[in-house]
Amino acid sequence: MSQDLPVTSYALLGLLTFGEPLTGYELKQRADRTLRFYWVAPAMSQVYSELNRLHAHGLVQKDGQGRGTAYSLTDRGERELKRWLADEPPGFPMLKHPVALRLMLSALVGPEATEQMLHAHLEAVHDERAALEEVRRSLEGHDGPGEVFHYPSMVAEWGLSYLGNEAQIVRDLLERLGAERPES
Amino acid sequence: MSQDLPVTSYALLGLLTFGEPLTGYELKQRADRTLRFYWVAPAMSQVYSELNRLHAHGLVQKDGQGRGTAYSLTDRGERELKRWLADEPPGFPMLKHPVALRLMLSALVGPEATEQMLHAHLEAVHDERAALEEVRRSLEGHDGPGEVFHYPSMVAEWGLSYLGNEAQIVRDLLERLGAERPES
DNA sequence: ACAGCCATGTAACTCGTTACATGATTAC
DNA sequence: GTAATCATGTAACGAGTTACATGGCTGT
Repeated sequence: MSQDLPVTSYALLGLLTFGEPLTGYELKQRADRTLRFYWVAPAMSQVYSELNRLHAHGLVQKDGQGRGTAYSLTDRGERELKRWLADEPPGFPMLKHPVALRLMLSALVGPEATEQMLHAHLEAVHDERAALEEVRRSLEGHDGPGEVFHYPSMVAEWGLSYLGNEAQIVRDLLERLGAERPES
Repeated sequence: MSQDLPVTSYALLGLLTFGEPLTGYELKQRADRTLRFYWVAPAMSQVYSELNRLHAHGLVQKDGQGRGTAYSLTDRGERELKRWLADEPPGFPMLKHPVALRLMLSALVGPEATEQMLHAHLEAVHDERAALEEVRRSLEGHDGPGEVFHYPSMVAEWGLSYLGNEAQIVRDLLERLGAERPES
């Protein structure tokens, strides 16, 4: 029946399984706040077109009252989401790491520029970590076994672990680069 | 002058800065072997079209003898690569993690399926790690300061650290899930 | 001789982005 | 009243994928 949709569609559909119906605008905010750490933050325009597609497939319904059009899962949507989770193999994570890419080429720019880049990255990692820690805190109180945010809290911790490790390895690399520098 | 190319173009261009000229086919192999760990493994057809574009921009030249057409950096290409490294800010890494995404939705499938997924992921991480360790080993002997693979070896270690941490956090999550399960 | 790898592309398509456009509501 | 935020789209484009097509060379 319904051909497999892109993963991002299921991701957005999944965001509708928590709590109340959301407008496209709110859904975008959720994605920016949480989904972006382990998937993507789709553009506003894509959120709306995905919602239209999900609606065309009967996976979401428009709950039309209030400010704007709020969307919620249909029974069909929930079934399809479960089917997808059960049937489709996840595949391996994909990391697009522009800093690592540039580090590979650092011979072309020299150690000073490299260290500067790594310092800047380290700061960015800290900021990102702070943002995710706030998300993690916001889930407290509903993160016990059987509660709504049980699994989401695990995902948040996964992300925190990733960012913590990222900070650590960058610090290690910086130390190593510093040690290699000739005394001046 | 030359508008900024996509990052993947510079990544492929960068692979040509090590050692001898490469054919499109060989370049694809390099990308599959190394670049895929922190950027992407572009499709065969994309490698060829990127090479054509780079050639059209005068950033690579065809070294036509031997089996097939080998490509190497031009002076212009090296200058452009350096310019790009110096001028364009790297941006933050993007992680697309289908396992984390599914973990977020695990309430829909229950703990058994979740544990199974995490076990499978853990194995995949081990395989990936083994592949990257082999790459790391292949760089030994040329990874000292000032040598060709100095920076690439750092990138490999970065990746190994990432995969090691990934394995650890998944083991922790599995333990946590196991502890939550009612005695049966 | 046949399988498998080396080698190079074209065509069709989809995902996702940026830019553009519009208007309503809310806060100050 | 005017700026910011809420709200929803369309259009054009580009990056990257899969499927298709072709042919030479190599080992057995």
